[in-house]
Amino acid sequence: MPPVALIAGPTASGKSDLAVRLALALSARGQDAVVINADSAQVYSDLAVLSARPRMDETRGVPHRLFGEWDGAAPCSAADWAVAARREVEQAHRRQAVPILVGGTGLYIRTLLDGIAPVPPIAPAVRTAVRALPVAEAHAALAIEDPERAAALHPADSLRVARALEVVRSTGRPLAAWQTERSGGIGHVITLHPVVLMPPRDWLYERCDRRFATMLESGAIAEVEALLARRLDPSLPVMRAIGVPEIAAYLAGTCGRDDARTRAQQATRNYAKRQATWLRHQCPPEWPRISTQPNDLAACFDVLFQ
RNA sequence: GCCCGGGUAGCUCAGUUGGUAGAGCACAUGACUGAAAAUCAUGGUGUCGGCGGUUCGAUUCCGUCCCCGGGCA
Repeated sequence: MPPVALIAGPTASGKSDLAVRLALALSARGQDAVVINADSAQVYSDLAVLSARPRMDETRGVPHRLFGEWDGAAPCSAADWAVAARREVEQAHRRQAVPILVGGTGLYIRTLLDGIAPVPPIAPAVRTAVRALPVAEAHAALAIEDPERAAALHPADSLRVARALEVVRSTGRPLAAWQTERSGGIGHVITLHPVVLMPPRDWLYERCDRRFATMLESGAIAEVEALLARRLDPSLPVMRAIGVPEIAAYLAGTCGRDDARTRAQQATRNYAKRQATWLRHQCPPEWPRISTQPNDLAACFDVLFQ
């Protein structure tokens, strides 16, 4: 069975291009490969430009999977993605092809490899009720219903507080009980060749800025117009993707184009920083880190091919 | 030239009835188990425009100069 390659890195680090070049290098050796997306925004069909999804000409004939396969109206959870990714990996292996996972969403990758607590789906009514609560109230409720988790979480951490609360309420078991178990991971049945891109901060930030400016010139505005026309729930992940709120504000006349650009560039840089922190500390220490600029690919190839 | 307003952190600004200062953002660091491009936490940021004066002590009061707005000529 072929190994699984993994290229993890922050946004704008050049990982998609690296994945294609790796696939081409493999095929030159007579080895087929498939690029599988591990990015939580590139998953949505509504976000081609803004998520920097590889264009047809950039894929250079290499098969790409899980890009733009979710409709923006249907949120894709880490577990949802992992189920699909697992299927793609199996399918590639059936054809003796090397799956190349590329992405910056650490939680997705971790879920695929290590599995996740088998919490059943939350009752929609419970979810709606819990998410409507102000954080303070939700935390107070959690302190009663799941004191252990409440103590572990910062009271202002709205999302985690809500998650913990909806889990106890919907399943009758605290999150920690569920988390003693993990299911669905494929890490133990595959041979993983991972690489973590950790480019210099200055270089990365500059690329973040340049990238968003280019998006604005390449249809990002029309993309947001089309998305807004769908009138989706603003709390949906597609609606919160970097650049969507900023361009929406510009279209609404709330801010100027330059202002929107500056704010989205800022958001991109902040995001890149968070990803870098996640990847540095959450990825297993034995995964090789490449801190040279990914333009120089030799080091990455060495690690991935070894 | 005159009048008014302003010059405090990288940015936008608050403040000190005289005891050398603080918010947001940026930045840095970190957390992360099912919407993660999310959600949070922690932490420095400084000749308080320059020079004089008064004072035990001035970023604060006074004088003067410089710079930036706006107005009048």
